[in-house]
Amino acid sequence: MELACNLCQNLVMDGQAPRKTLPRLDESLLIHLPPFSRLAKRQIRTILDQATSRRYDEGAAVFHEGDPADRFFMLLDGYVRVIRITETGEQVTALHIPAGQLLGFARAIGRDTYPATAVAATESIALSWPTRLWDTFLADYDGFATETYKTLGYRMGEMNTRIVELATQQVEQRVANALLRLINQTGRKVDGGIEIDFPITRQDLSELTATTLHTVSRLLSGWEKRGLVESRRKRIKVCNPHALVVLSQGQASD
Amino acid sequence: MELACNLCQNLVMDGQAPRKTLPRLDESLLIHLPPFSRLAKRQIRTILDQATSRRYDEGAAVFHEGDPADRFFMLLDGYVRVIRITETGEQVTALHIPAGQLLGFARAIGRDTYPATAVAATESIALSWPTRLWDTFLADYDGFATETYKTLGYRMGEMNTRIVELATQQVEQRVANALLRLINQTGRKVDGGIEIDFPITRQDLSELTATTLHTVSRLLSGWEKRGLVESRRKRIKVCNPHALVVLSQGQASD
DNA sequence: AATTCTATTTGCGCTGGCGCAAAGAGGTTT
DNA sequence: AAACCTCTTTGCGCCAGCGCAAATAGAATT
Repeated sequence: MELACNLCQNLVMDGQAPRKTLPRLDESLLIHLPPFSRLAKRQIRTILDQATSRRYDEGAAVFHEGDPADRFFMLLDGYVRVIRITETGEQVTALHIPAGQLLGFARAIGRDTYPATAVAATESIALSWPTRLWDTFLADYDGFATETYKTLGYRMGEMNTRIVELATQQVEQRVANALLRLINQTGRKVDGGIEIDFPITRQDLSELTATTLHTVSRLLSGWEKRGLVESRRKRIKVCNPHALVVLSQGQASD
Repeated sequence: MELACNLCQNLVMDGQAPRKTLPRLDESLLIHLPPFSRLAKRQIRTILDQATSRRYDEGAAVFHEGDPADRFFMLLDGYVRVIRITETGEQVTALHIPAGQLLGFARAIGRDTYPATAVAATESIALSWPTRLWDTFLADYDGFATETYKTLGYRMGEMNTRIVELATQQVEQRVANALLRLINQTGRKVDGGIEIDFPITRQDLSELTATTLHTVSRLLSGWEKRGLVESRRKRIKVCNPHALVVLSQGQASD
């Protein structure tokens, strides 16, 4: 289920400018992605011709909470972090979205502004379409509706899980769970373990688990001493997922 | 936006048996509810003829997490609490649903089991239909899709808010917020304030705010001394909403 | 009226994890 | 290579709020 990234090559070459439609978007960009997989080549062509593609630097916002939801997106490469910011300026990360998923489809849930801010967790590429096309997509493209609502359901499940975790678990369990979820969803097998596929700081992890960067740092240090994880600056590798599972569920193993 | 409860009278008379379709469901039951409000009388008739109505005692489950989602529901009267139960047996309340809303429409988000358990917070009445009719409703009834997805969006917003609250606020603020939300959504004006329209214990409130019944009790006692609320067994009345708003957002006064 | 059950209140001690502070360490720019 | 910046680590003290325990108070049942 990996994205053929060489397809994106020409997009990446585009450089940092927020550029509009490119010479030629290849149909194979979309053909394997669930929302579009049932469509004929001609339909894909139409869809691509209406799309705008753009590259986002690490940390760049794809859209902002509260902005009018005038476009919806398909993430082609990279990872996006969905965050909310409180009145007091604290950030809370709601979700990570991997390549191959739709995002910013506020329209699907009857909203006309984005409910949260989306930030590229790593250099990313996304296609986008004007929101007015949303209903067309839904009506005209077989399987599109079903798939997007599945995505919606999945994200609701994720949110629910986070609520339950925040409500019932200790910090150590929450961080362990977050780490496990990250390697499941965005993990990359490397020598000696599984590494999170994008740069992630202690601060980021703390925003994902409702704690402080200090506590996350202490936990990771402890785990590293016990050989559960290895970490460098902005990189975390899980060496012993099973031990983490134990931590995430049960009592502290000491 | 109140439900004409006399319409339900004959249903209530039905007693406690889990009964099937009743002699005659009146069309005015649905005509004013958003998902159906655009429909012709004949359509409503068809919908009602396919519906099963049932009364739920306080505390009775409408459906259980994990069960096959073979029916979807419209709450006609009462309130339903949506809860999840952790492996360790703790309950977490996700949401309260007031009369007039759909629930259990797992199908809409591509699921075939219920993602949570729904329990009647007070004696309640709901219509239900077999899930296989869902797609028919969506396709045939104008405005139905839009409305249900609005509901979905609203609930996602609620969940998001809870996540942010749990992640960033102190217990006192969370309880104040929960109380405010409850009186906004399900409040009933009574002498000297606004009362939550269904029986709710300290325990319930603690499951809604991720704390313990003890802490909730202490907070309510304190607030009662200061005249912000009045409470009896299973009943809470908010006398000074504004002061609660202050508590819910800012620093503890005093 | 007595019993039982559920809901609420309150006291007290303990601790997980936050806040503060300061020092290291790895990267990047000049 | 020096200066700067961001990220990480670690120590220490404190306190919000939990856990435990026990008393009280309404409702419901007998």
